Amino acid sequence: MKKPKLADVAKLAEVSPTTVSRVLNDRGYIGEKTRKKVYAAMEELNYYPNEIARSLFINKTFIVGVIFPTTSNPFYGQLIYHLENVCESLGYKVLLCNSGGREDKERAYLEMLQRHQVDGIIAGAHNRGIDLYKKSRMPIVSFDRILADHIPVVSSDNYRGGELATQHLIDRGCKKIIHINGPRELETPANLRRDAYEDTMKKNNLPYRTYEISDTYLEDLFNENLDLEAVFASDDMIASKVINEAKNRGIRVPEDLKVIGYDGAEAVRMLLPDLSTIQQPIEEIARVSVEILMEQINQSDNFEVKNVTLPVELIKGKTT
Amino acid sequence: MKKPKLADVAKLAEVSPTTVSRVLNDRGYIGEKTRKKVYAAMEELNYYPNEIARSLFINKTFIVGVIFPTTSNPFYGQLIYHLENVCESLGYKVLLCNSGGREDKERAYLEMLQRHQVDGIIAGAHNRGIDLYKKSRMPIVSFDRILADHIPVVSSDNYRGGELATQHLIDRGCKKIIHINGPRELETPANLRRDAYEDTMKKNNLPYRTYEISDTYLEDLFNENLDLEAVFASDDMIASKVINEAKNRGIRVPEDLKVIGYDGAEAVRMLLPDLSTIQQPIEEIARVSVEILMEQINQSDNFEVKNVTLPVELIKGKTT
DNA sequence: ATTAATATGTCAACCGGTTGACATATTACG
DNA sequence: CGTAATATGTCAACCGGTTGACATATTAAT
Repeated sequence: MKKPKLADVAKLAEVSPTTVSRVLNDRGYIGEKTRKKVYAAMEELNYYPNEIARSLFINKTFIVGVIFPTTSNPFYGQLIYHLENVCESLGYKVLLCNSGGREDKERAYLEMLQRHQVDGIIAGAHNRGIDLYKKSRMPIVSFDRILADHIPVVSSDNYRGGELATQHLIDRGCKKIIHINGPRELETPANLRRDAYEDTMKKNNLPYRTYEISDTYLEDLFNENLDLEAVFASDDMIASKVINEAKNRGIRVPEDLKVIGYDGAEAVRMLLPDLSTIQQPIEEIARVSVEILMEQINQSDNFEVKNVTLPVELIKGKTT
Repeated sequence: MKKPKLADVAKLAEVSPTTVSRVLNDRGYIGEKTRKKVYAAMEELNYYPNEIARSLFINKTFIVGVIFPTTSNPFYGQLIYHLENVCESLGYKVLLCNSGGREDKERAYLEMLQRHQVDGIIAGAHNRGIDLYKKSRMPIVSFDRILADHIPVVSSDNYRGGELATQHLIDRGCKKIIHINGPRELETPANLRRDAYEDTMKKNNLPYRTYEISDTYLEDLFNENLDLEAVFASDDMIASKVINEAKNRGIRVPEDLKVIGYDGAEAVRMLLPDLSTIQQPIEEIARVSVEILMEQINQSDNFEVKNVTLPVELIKGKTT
């Protein structure tokens, strides 16, 4: 029993295929009784118009590809949730791509999305070496990653966030403050968090030191800094690890060690309500990203690249 | 400058469209030099075959629709991550649908997925009242929800999980143990957690009481049970809330109150490594779900419905 | 009664590949 | 050298809707 097609509906409703199409798309003149007959036939046959056929003809899929490391991470999970929500409200669907931080996967996804004729892409995963981003004439918006000159970047105010976090720790009386961040090589605005940390420390005549994520950064951090007073972690997961390691070593938080994280995803705030953090406006990021993508999609000719930076907020918890 | 099509490639490579198609699909005889010429032309034109056109013809999209409440929740986030991974490894793409627990959205998504000719659906959101699931002849696999007779259900061993959790608390010497769960109306295997809790308490001649999620369940729980010794929460987020509320009330965990959760998502384990919980085999759930879906897709004729229950594991943390 | 608006039908081209039938040319092998 | 295998081309139908052109019929307004 094959899927019913438009012609089947037409036959059952005793009208022409054109009329059915007219009903479906609400164009031209349609009489009330005809419309009803058609709908009744669709109902009876359990008919769903084939979007694929439609997409082929109108040369538009109303699909947006979304590439991020993983939905497993609460921050990305929430961001993707909102992205999907905003897209849905505009009649767009989301093709989900978890790159898992692997460049080869990201490249494969990018190619897949092109083949699949998505109308646009929102990416916030890798960056380097993916020349496809540069070659592509596809509407793209990037989150927190510089992909190419012609690709707009949406991010929250990473510099300000770094500043807020660092200054907050200093205000709390800390002098020996360490920062933990991802590898510098990634050309991401998130490096600004690090710059802000270092600048702020310099400005206050304090020594600074940034640890990059590695297999042993946690032990190194504690072993090499016995006089440690505070840690500014570049995300909440890391902050949580620091706190746990401290606990294991009998170091009290916040009495002996103050810790502040970054991101402030809903789930994390629920699980660790005490954690001080810099909250990114996740929903806003999603909204703006889709907005800019839509501008590109709808007027690909006179679209001018604009980067957007959204404000962050310091959440003073009990870990600082 | 429009997208290049197969015919453009053919022209540039000086071969016939049929030959290009042959190269693309590796059918029939193709000479080495021709193949190279064609690939070179594709490269030069930056050509990507139009999957939409292909899908239309072969009547298959290699897309799987995935409907869950939200990627924002670490458990679903991780589950979806793995689902996407498994699908990708089989050449399938994932259309993401966040129902947000709203039945109307779920219904709309279901319809959208049909229109979009997805090859199958994996759903773990609502259940009642969505007759579309029943009417649909589409390959579907459900996670933890009974949708219809002909739809296979994958879940972890909820009864065993409830048993493990409850017994663990009893073993720890608790007598006054409360359970918190979602509304009973949902016909989900997760109700088995509740049944197991109640059965186990009965078996041990202990009083039992289940709180259903509401606006005030947390306060009620503490106010109505001053002699409370332990809580078995039906997921880790709730467990975390209980722990925090306890802290706010000056109740020590685990000394005064023991708490065990449910799910054991990676992110949660990282953020709350001390939390005792029942760990669901998330990756395994994803693998099996996709596996069963593929069986349906590939042999929709003689497919027999089978429900699968996967083992859970008790994680003894420091909150019990 | 005439004209205009409304309602529906027929037909064919098109979106961009895929596929089978069939023809033809080149190469390889016994 | 002849036959078979290999290589490529032409052509047309098809997947399931969409759309414009055009024809015709019914209804409404003047």
